[in-house]
Order: sequence, then structure tokens, then C-alpha cells
Amino acid sequence: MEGVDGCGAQLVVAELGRVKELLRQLELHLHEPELCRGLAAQIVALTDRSIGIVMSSSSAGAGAHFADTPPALTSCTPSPLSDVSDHQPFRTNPKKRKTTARWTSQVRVSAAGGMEGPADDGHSWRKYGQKDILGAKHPRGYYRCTHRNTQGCTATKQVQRTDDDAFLFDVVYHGEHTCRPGSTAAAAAKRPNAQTLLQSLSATLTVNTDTNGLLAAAVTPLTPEHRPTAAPPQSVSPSLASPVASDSYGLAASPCPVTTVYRDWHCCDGDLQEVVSALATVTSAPEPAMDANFMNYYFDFDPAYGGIDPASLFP
DNA sequence: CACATTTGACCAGA
DNA sequence: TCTGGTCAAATGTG
Repeated sequence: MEGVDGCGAQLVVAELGRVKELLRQLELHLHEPELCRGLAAQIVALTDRSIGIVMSSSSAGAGAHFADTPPALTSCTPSPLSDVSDHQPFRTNPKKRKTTARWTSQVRVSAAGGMEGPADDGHSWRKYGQKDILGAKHPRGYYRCTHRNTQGCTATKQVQRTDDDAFLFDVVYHGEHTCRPGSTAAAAAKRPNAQTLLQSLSATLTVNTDTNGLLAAAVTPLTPEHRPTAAPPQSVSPSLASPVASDSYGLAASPCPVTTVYRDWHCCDGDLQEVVSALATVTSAPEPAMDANFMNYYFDFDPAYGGIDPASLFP
């Protein structure tokens, strides 16, 4: 974990310790879907916090170290975008040219391979266009899945460097991958490891904050069979148009109402297992005490899970 | 040679 | 008419 200072490392260890405990609880409550869903949401939130810690630490000391940095991690800071009018992936009425894409997710990604672009998200993309966007300092790049022609995969993404930080990119994913990139030896070699999968996990997160202070959407299931067939309209309220100042999973505790929406999960079930396994074993450091206050915080954090009695998790 | 990127033109919605 | 998204020819790369 090069680049993470002592304090950051402690924080990461603490967070991962909590993740580990949540995974244990998840294992114990596999027969309770609602509880599992809640636990999964907390796991993802904690994972993202950890990634954020790592990224904030590494970027602080980045500079010439980019070539030596470990495989990229994705910082999924919910984007309080400087010019949200240019970022409309969640609007119900995409006015632009019709697209077959139905799934969207938006993330803010740190540049990890240098200044060229954001981290590899585990998929193979081909750039098919670039446009200067009105009001934006940097052009927007348009990418489609490399397997579009061979496998009919319709997934696309848009990548745009943020105005205020040259090391951050806003990435908008459209559509879901229907390709199977793991069939060849070359593709298998390129197959992301657990760390990359974590990155993908983070990349599939969106945070949706309702301007009225109400949750705009609850966590939706990850599995493909639970995916709706159209973009969920309830998730496209003003949301990003007027983000609450601190709606982040970052270090600062945020009392604002935030919920996490999973969309366009890029990994198969086996990948998820691998991620969970990696999370469960990632730290050998003494785990911090797990207490009900922590869970209360998270259940209060997202009232969607307020019905769960933390006491049931900590008998 | 195959594949990826670049870039100007074109298209469609507001 | 303006703007963002896509197309496709030209060009680059290994």
C-alpha cells in the first residue's frame, strides 16, 4: 500500500476490519435477503471509503511515481460536478441521439496510469470519438466496447477530465457488457485481479442525492436477473444537479441523506466471490472493535436499512 | 496486416 | 441553430 501514510494505513485497516466483520455477518445471515442487501451496501460503502483513503494518500504523493504505482484504484467520490448541466446520465429524457444503452452509471475516477486517462476498469474499450464540450475545459472522449462488432456488446463510456483536477476523470458508463472477454488466453491474461475487481466494484457505484433531502432510490440487487429492463426513473430526480456539499463516503462523516445505487455490475458472480474473498483476507492486522454504534451510524446513514435492528447483528 | 486512434463531417434533439 | 453523440476515412502503431 505504497503511498498511504501511517494515519491513512490505520484508517484503511480500520475500515477493512469493519468490512471483514460485515462479511462475517453476511455469512451468518445469508438466508435473510433484506439483511444481506443492507450488509452488502455497508460493505460497498466501506470499501469505497478505503479506496478513497488510498487514493487520497497516493495522489498526494503521486507526481513522478505514477509509473510505479500499484494497479489503479478507482475513487468513487460522488461527483459534486462543477458543471452538472454537462453531466446528465441520470436524466429521464436524454435528449441526444437515441442510444440502445439502458444502463448508466457515473463515477469520478483518478488518473492512475499517468495523465493519459483513468484507471483500467477491466474492460476493453475502443475510442470512437472526441468532442469539445461547451463550458468544459477538456474534451470528452467516447468509447465503445472492443467486442461490439464481434459479440454485439453495446456498452459504451464517456471519459472527461474534470475541470478542477487534471488527475480526475468523470466516467459515464452506458449499457451493460454482454461480451465474454475471458475466452481467450490473451483475454484471460488480461483478466483483472481482485484489486482490479475492487476497482470495478467501485466503478459501478453511483450516489444519488435527492435535493429534497429524501432518498431517491434504495439499493437495487446486483444480480443480472434483478436488473430492470429500463433505466429506473426514480433515480433520475434532480440528484446531481444540486448535490449536497458533502455527500461523500469520504473521511468526513456525512449526515446528509445519501443512498447507493448499484447499476451495471460488470462482474459475474464468481468475480463477486473473488472480491468478497479478497476483502475478507486483505488485512491481517488486529481488527478494530466492531460495535453497534458503528452499525447505527450506517443504518442511520441510509434509512433504507433503518428497519434492521443492529442488536440482531451484535447479539 | 490488423487493430486502435484521430478528427472532421454528419445526424438528431431541443 | 446550437450542441452532443456517432460515423467513417485517414492516420498511427505494433
